[in-house]
Amino acid sequence: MDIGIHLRTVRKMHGLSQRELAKRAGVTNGTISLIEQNRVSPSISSLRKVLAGIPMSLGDFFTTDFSNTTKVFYGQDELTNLGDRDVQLWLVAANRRDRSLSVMREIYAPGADTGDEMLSHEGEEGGVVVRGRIEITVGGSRQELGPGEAYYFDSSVPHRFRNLGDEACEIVSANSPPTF
Amino acid sequence: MDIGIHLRTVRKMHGLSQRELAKRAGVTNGTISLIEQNRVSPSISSLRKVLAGIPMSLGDFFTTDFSNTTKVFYGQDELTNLGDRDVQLWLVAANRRDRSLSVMREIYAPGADTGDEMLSHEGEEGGVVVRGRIEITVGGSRQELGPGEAYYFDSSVPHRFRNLGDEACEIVSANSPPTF
DNA sequence: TTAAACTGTTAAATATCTTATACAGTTTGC
DNA sequence: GCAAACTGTATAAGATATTTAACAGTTTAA
Repeated sequence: MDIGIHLRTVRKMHGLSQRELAKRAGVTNGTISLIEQNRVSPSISSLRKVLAGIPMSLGDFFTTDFSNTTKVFYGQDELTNLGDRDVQLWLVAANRRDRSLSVMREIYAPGADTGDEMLSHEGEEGGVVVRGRIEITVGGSRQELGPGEAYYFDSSVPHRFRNLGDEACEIVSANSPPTF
Repeated sequence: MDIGIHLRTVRKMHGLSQRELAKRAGVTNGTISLIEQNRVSPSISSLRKVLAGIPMSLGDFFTTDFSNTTKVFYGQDELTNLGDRDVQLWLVAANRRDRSLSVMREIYAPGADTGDEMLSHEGEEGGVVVRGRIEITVGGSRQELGPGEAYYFDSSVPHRFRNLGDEACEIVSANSPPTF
């Protein structure tokens, strides 16, 4: 395993610059630059600090495989979990490089909310509600969707997802270019 | 996680001295001593070398938990695999410290052989064949056992296990004091 | 076009880790 | 008892990693 390239991949998957990660991790940006170039072999303590800034455990770091494969089918356990407690987020084919699409399985716990600092990013995204209900706000429009209903919008328009019910809501979504 | 104590535990679980591991790993015994005392935080490259001498991957090292717990029940996936391709070996309660017993589930592939350099170690051991057949040689005695049959002997007497059939053989065994 | 804020890289100084070597204690076998 | 072979530890010298500080290129917004 190539530590440097792997760290670079992990960092970029989380949308962080070397300096931003360095600040969160409590190391200097130069350290991260040197590690990613494999010009040094970091000490466990500093790699641990760096990963804490992502955040990711050493175990996850050394067991996650982003190497490009020709894998086509993925079991539930083979999806990469990127979310938190309230919003679970499984990325399909996370290991594949240069994807043009991020396809995700998302589960919003009751009360889950992506926040009132509305999301906004490059590209377009769409999805279908599989289970439960979810309130989606896109720009000035707001709508509550249920199973079988769907959405599609320009990601640069500020948007927000909220589960107002008391049942988990499952969505299958996709965006391009890939957020992750 | 305490890297030093963890490495020491892993090393001892595999019955290696600091010097023996150092030789296999291509580092000096002093390095291992310092790491185990947490007086240094090893570089990834040297930790990788050290683990290669065990052998164990960085991923396994950082995901294996030997911390003492009060765990009582273990699923199949919660057993610690210590064997190789031919002789699979799952240790029960590997995480528990100061066990007085090693209980194991072992599966011998067809043709598997613990080798003609007969095993010999401190303590006593016994087991029951669960599936398949296995030839066991203990000292001057040799016997082929099948399902429901069992063995028990003094581990210091040289012994050998061979699966002569073309079906895998599964054994549940125990030894004391613990080999692992 | 420009400045400001960002991106990643680099060289020298500093801090840390690894080795070489020695030490003291324990175990093994005669 | 004794020597030989082992155990883990400690220290100074050498090798390597990390920081500091500067550099050049890109992006953003006025």
